[in-house]
Amino acid sequence: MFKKVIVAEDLGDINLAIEQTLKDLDIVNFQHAKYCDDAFLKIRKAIQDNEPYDLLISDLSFKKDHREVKIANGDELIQKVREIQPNIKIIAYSIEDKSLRIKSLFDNSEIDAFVLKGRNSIEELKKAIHIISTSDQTFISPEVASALQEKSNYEIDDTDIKILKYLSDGTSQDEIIEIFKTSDIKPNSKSAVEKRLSKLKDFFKANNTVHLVSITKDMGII
Amino acid sequence: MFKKVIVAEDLGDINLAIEQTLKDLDIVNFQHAKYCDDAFLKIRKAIQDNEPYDLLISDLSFKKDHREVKIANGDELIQKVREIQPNIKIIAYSIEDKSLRIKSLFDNSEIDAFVLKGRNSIEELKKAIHIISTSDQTFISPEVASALQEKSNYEIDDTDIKILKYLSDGTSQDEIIEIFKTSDIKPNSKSAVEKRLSKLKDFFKANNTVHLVSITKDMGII
DNA sequence: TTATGGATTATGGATTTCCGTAAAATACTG
DNA sequence: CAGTATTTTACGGAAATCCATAATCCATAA
Repeated sequence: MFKKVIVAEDLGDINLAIEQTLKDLDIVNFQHAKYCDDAFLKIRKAIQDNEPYDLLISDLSFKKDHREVKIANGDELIQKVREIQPNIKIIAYSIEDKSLRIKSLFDNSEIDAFVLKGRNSIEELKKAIHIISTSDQTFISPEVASALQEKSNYEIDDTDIKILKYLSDGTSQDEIIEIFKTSDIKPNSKSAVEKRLSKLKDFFKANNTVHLVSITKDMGII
Repeated sequence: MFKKVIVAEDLGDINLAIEQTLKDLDIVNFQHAKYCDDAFLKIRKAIQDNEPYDLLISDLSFKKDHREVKIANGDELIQKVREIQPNIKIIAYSIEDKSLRIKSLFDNSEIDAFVLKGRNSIEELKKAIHIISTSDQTFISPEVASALQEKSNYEIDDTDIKILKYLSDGTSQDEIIEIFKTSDIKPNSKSAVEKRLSKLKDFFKANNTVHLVSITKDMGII
């Protein structure tokens, strides 16, 4: 079982519940961080002190408030923690149920478990902790398990997402092309952007651009 | 202080925290409901038994699962509870920070308090309970207090929202006009719809239709 | 070098959206 | 009822997009 745990979670209520859960599991050496930045600093310090954490439980979305932060969400935190401590076990604990995001966490950040916050998620969290503490298996909440089976969206790259973001931001296609040209992004011709848009519409089964942006927003891609 | 309280909240974690909060306030007679339907039935039964609740604390968004439900979210629950028990005090406890929705809760459902879930919301919840138990004042979390000052968006009516929803659903303007004509919705000419869209774009400072849908989605209007 | 295939870019026309103006219908007022 | 104001509808040209095809570039291999 884990000896030293850190929880990154902004909601006070949920921190309370996680605290209780960890106590139930006889884990007494744990700390909270209500901001990603704080969590990262603590993890880095623990490494330097040669007393690293062996488990990170992290939420994905964090409320913005007056405080200025470097790491704005759990995805980034997880990514950065993986870099400085590759062997730490990571549980993402979130209400997020968009399959693309979940899949990306397993694929890109190699999280060990994804627990979906819900009516009985405390039990699931316990289960996840058990499984990943005793083996190298991964755990995922059954409601979203299908996310991992999704056929990979290899067709969508960074430029596509950039285009989608600009579009949802009110930029016209012509303006996007201009921006791409001035900032030296590779495909920057009118027809190249049009072709990509056409592919995206095809991929997401969107009738038109408005629909496309609406769908990708819903999916949490942009 | 309140004698009998019901909490409508699906997340197990938060239920745990609210439970603790109520105990801290020496409120021992309280019940949870993880579904809006259950909450409504309990409230109705309590009225029939002549032992009505005097406080409802309700979340706004509830996860969908296998179970089929009549009341899908907290907004509807609050509305229906107000109808059958006008004198009950209601606290909306939610992570929702869209000012339009919050304003609508105060205006249309006459909630007594809105507490924004956040890093220290437990304390705010206690404060809200105190204030509304001893007076007819309302309470709103300071982070979103500005929501009540928002100038009313009188310009946006039901038809506008319908148009926006159709648009985000991939329907073209021409198709929308067809739909309006076949279902006898008042303004159903090409130019009428165009004018409305133009007004909406003006109102929301949107550059184009894609932008407009993106903005209104973010605001929670559609 | 030349040929080949893939990716990028260019072109042009069909369709849709955008936006202003004007006509028609409706409501409101004295 | 006439006259004015407001809303709804009609029209048309400009702009943007959609979409198919053709031309160009470029790396690799014969």
